Amino acid sequence: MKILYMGTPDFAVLPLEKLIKDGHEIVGVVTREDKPKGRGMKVSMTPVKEFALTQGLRVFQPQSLKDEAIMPLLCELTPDLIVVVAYGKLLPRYILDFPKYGCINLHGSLLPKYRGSAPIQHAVLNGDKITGVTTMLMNEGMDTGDILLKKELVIEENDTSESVFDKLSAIGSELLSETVKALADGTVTPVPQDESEATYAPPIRKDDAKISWDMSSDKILNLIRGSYSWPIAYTDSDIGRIKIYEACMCDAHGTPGEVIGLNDDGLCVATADSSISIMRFQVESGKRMAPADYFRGHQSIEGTFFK
RNA sequence: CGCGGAGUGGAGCAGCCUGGUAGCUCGUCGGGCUCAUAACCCGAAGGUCGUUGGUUCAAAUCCGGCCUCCGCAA
Repeated sequence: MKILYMGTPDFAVLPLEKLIKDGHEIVGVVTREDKPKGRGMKVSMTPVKEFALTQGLRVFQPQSLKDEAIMPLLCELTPDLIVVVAYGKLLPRYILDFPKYGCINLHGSLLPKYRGSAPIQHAVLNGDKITGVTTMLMNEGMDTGDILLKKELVIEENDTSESVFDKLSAIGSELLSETVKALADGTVTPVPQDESEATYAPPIRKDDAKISWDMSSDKILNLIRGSYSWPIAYTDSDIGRIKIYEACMCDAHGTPGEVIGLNDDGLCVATADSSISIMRFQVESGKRMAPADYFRGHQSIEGTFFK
């Protein structure tokens, strides 16, 4: 099948690789524009572009899809199917209608739950035990198309957004592969989503990762797991802003935000209902390390407050 | 040229401003104390001070280039 692939981040790399392995002809890859980013504002390619180039695929980076901007491109490539995985833009009608088999999307949640751009993080942030991937036939709304196939994934206690990303990317690739095959064989029936069950997962902002110590330990641990590996949960303290990479439950008590002290697990800090032990953290300009290591060379902050 | 911080035995840091014997806490190894110990006491090993040029009688320290890591901002 002649496929036009549209995707941008890491999550979309494995699915593309799978389609290639399945023997489909990838007539082109559409990805977001290169942008300056990171320290030094260096211009960098999207992960999908980087991979596509190693495969010798044609890469397109239109600024906009509106006003039939890529109509000439579609006419040239004549894809039978357009596959969209975390591309980052809604597709206008003229694109949706173009391919014989339509446009399908791989989404990182069990739709209609968590429509939108950050489904995986929200599942972890909310402490969900189950999530999954869904393929659907796209329409003009945001993840509102008819569902084709789904696959579930159990979120483990020690999973982070990053680890769930990796797992969903892998099983999503399989699901996408099956979906394309089923579409070609005509063995799948699109099922409309139950609108009453729909929830949304808006983009994560950096501010969302700030810890409020008057939350319960559970919620704070979910925030830490869900914010890994971006943007990373943080708190402000007497020694500057601290990023918290890993923490666990602790049963000491104190005023919320109070630094109780070092224990076997790490640095214990009081929460609303108990406390958590920070196992790995990072202060500004410092390396990521265990609190016990850090405090070998720095003054104790026992008794101070995180805020 | 977006702003800023950092690189010193295995780990975390001090020393740099005001050049002149390599320092602290921990770990490691050996010994001692102890019923015993992650505790305590004694001792030891381990560092071309990121790299490269320069200034100087003398550079971890002052000056320039480069490499690597990190915070902010995007």
